[in-house]
Amino acid sequence: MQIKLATWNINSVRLRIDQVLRFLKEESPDVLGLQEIKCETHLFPKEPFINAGYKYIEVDGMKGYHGAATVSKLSLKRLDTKFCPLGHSRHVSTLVSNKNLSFEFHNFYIPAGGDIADPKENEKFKHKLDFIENMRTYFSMRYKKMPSPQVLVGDFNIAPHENDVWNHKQLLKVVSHTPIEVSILKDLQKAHNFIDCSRALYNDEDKLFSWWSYRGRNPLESNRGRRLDHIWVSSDLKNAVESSGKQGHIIHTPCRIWAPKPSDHVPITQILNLS
DNA sequence: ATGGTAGTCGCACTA
Repeated sequence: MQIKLATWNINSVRLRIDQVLRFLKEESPDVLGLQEIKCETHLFPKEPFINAGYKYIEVDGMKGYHGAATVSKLSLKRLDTKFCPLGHSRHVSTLVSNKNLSFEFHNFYIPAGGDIADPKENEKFKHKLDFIENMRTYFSMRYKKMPSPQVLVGDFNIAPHENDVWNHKQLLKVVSHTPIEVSILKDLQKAHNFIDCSRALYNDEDKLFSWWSYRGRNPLESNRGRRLDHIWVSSDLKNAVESSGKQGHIIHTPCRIWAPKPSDHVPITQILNLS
């Protein structure tokens, strides 16, 4: 059997509900992690998702900023997690299951980290590093107790690889691609042998972007993008990812210009081939 | 080197 996962930083779920519904109709993922929903939990527009077949909904929202939500065709059970040192709404952890399978789906919106890549000078950058450190601690604990398959998705706000940015040299000092945050993200990845699906399925030489700034007129033509959005899986899902092949992993680039007011991020989908 | 845009709690903040 196949499971289709998706992640998308939507930058206001209420403003772009029609775009989300269109994406769900066209791609039919089983589980979708949304970030930057920008609404309080009780204001999340549940009805349109339920009507589209996504009746399992878990939301972590706050006023104005941030926020994450996971919507699913398969049953979701909320897991009690805490990653954000400041208590922001930035993650939803769930156990996804049906009669044949179960896996954990962790949906993250890692802090962007401000402009200065120094935790002593910039508390937002410190917050970003601390958030990732909390992720590492959590998965250390979790792995000892419960070796169920894990999926980590979301806007990680880090482009770890040289070809995850349009110009490696020029972005080395730009938060999202600085050595210190890349190294901390890689520590988390290595500590648990998480597989970064985009890089597992594409060549290192391929430029891969999931985000293009709003500050610029023709984002896809100038193509100054970064790969800030990720789908990671635990090593027990390695074969499920690799056997689905390159066509099983899609970065939906056209969504950056498919509608008058798009998100600055595009969705990513990943098929798990569990047969 | 700077500034550019977008969204919300809209004249300030986050990204």
